[in-house]
Amino acid sequence: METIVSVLAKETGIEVATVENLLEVPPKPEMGDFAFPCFSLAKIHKKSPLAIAQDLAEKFRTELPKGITNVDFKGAYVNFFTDKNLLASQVLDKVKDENFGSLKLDKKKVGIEYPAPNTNKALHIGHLRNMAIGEAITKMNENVGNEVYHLNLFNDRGILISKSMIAYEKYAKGKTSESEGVKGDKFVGELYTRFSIESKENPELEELAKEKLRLWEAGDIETRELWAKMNSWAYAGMQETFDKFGLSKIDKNYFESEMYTEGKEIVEVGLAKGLFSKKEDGAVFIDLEKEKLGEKILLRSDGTSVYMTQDLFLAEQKVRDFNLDNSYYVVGCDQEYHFKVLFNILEKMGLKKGWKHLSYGMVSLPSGKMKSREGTAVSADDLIDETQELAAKGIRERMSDELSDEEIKARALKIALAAIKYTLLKVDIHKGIVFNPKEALAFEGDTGPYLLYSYARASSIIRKVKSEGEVKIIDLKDSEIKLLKKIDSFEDVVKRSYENLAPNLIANYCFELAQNFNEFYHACPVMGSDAKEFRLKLIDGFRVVMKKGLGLLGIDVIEEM
RNA sequence: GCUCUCGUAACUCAGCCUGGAUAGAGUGCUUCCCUUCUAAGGAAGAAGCCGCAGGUUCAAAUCCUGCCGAGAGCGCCA
Repeated sequence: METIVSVLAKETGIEVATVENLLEVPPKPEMGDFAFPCFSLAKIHKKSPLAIAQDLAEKFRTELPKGITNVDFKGAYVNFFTDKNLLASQVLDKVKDENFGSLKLDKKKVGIEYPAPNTNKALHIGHLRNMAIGEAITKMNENVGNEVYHLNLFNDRGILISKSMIAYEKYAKGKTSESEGVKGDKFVGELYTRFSIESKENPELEELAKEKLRLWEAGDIETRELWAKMNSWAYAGMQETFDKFGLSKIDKNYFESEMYTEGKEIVEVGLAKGLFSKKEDGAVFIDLEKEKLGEKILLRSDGTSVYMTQDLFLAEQKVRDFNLDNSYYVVGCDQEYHFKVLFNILEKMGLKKGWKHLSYGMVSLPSGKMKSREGTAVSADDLIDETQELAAKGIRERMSDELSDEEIKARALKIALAAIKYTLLKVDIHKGIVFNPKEALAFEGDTGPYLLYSYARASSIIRKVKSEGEVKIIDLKDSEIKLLKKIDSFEDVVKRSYENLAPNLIANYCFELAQNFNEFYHACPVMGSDAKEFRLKLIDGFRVVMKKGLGLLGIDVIEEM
């Protein structure tokens, strides 16, 4: 490719970098492997771009550049055909390395905050999207050389958990998560929902909750004990879900209860620097009118800190704890304003880091918005369990050998998680997702299981067909060339998805890769073929890339399904 | 009212960053393919004012402006 670029540059008088930029891939492979558009030359040469294309094509055809087997023109494009055997041997060479696709692009310390749940309710599908994104971004960062710290914040205090506490005292006193045989976070979450329902009839409950919060803040022993107990149930339950989902190790948990009074020193510094101002009643605020963000309160008139103050504190704390270069937050798009203000203040305070809010669209249901308050949120556990059961049913219907229940369950879980994670990651993270259970539970077409299936088929061939003899590349078929080109483009996708922090690019790539493989699978039998050795190597290459790609999405492959 | 995000086939979405050749998938629908490596698969077909209107350009789904529609946000809540 390098040679053709320089030859083109010399021939057209355009700079090498510009030529590289202009080159593109034709819409159909039979048109060529890459093309040079001549529109921009028309003005310079005062000739029609079509004529220029023709001239160039003829010139190149008389003396074919290295690695080029044919040159043609169509409209204003000069189309080049590359040597496919050369491509094949280059690709096989690349994928020999198990680390194909791991790039050394950066060397930063990156902190990623997710999933940061509230402890008053069980995890729902919104959290699953959060975790899927967090995991993918983590893997993508590690893959290019960054050191990633997984940071989590438990929103473990405030009016919400106080409501659950009131409901506990009123309707569940003496019961425990264990005694009821209910998963801890679910147990607490149901109390929260109960509170919301009951308080509609009995508005005085709201007052009780506020009183509970005051008692908590005053350090009332009984209140603190109940609070600690309920949170411990929530943590235990959530940890179970984290583990099942495959959440990577959390390097540090932060607790809102331990920092809700913090951040005042930062406010003092900001005041001294003249960044913040004081109102008549003593409240401190920052004027962000210029940035179109309005006025933001940082300290209440009674001197207590607000959410923003705490987050300023936590932001600095995290940077201190891990010496971070970049600090990312995986949080829903409903917090965009908050993070804009937060980062703006941090920058003004002189803390210039790679702050980023990885803002994702809300997950809603066909029936509308999910509300934990009304108990309409799709439970993360239920979704995983149901999908797993469905996958297990599929395995039982298909399996040829006897499998232990344990093996079936383990495979079914991987298939279920692939289905769920892929559904959540294949869409642009900014877009809202309408979660349709029927589609999420589908295992055919553009789904996670389709990807796993392709991989398992490839593995099956490797298991069954023995390699013997030399690799010979002869007479490549279209489906083989397509697959080779797709594999060859993997590193570009890895790079682009990292630069844009867009996991969906990898997800889409994996799907196309699987499609290309399945086409090849049907068109090119391995057993008994003259190209057997080459195809085995190609299949191996496909497996390396698919495994790597799915790994970046936090999805495990399985060898059989 | 203001700010941000989104609007592509009946449905769900790629493509937009970095403008180029007849706009791609999946689902659903109509056919066909399991005596060779897993049919959770493959092949073929029907299905598009790329929200609308302007602008920039040799060239716009892609860039810019306005409008319409959907979602989110605009607390001394978290």
